[in-house]
Amino acid sequence: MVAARKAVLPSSFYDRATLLVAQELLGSTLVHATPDGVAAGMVVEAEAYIGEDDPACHAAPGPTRRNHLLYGPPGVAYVYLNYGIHYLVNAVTEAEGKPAAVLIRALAPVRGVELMRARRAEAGRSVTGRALRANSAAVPDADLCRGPGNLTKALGITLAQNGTALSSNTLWIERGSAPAASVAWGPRVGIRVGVERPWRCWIDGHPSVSGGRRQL
DNA sequence: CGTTCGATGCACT
DNA sequence: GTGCATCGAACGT
Repeated sequence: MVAARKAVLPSSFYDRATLLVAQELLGSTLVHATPDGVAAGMVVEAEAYIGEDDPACHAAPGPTRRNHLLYGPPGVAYVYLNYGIHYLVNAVTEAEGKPAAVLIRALAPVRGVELMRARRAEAGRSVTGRALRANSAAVPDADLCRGPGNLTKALGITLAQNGTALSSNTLWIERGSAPAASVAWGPRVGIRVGVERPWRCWIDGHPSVSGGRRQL
């Protein structure tokens, strides 16, 4: 069974100003097809990381082995492991040679909810390493892909997808849109530098938006 | 309610 | 050796 691939965003979509790409990704659908099945979610929260001048961007130190994909052609997935625990997925934007990307921070589950639930429950241990509670049934659907680490786990995205074109047969994004009136912008969350740049956007009031932990 | 803090692996200095 | 674009359990009000 092959998933229907309708209106897949082409690489030219990403070859534009990163803030514009971030906003237009809201309402689109990220799809990951694996042998286990298809899981998909609508983007409801994203953050822009733009250039070596952005202290929070991975390109801030200049080109390295880790971040070189940011300098490459737009429309590919940049995945990396942070805190040794969570994978984060970005869409590389802007022309080749200009390092920038959009971090996908939260999705609203669209397809493969049971698969997402199974993936969230697996990997055994809780994050703290303590014994598992028998609570795995309690996660609401809206929370399955809430947060950048959670969504990669729910979709089964790992370093194996690093560098994959976002118009590939296994990983892609389908065009969609969010009502302009529902889009909100504010400071990025979860970072220690570059907090002053209001480069995070989300669908206001959507239950799957993470919003980060510490609001102020 | 609120805030703190441990787990965890890899890139980088 | 240090520091993260995180998460959620475990505390303290």
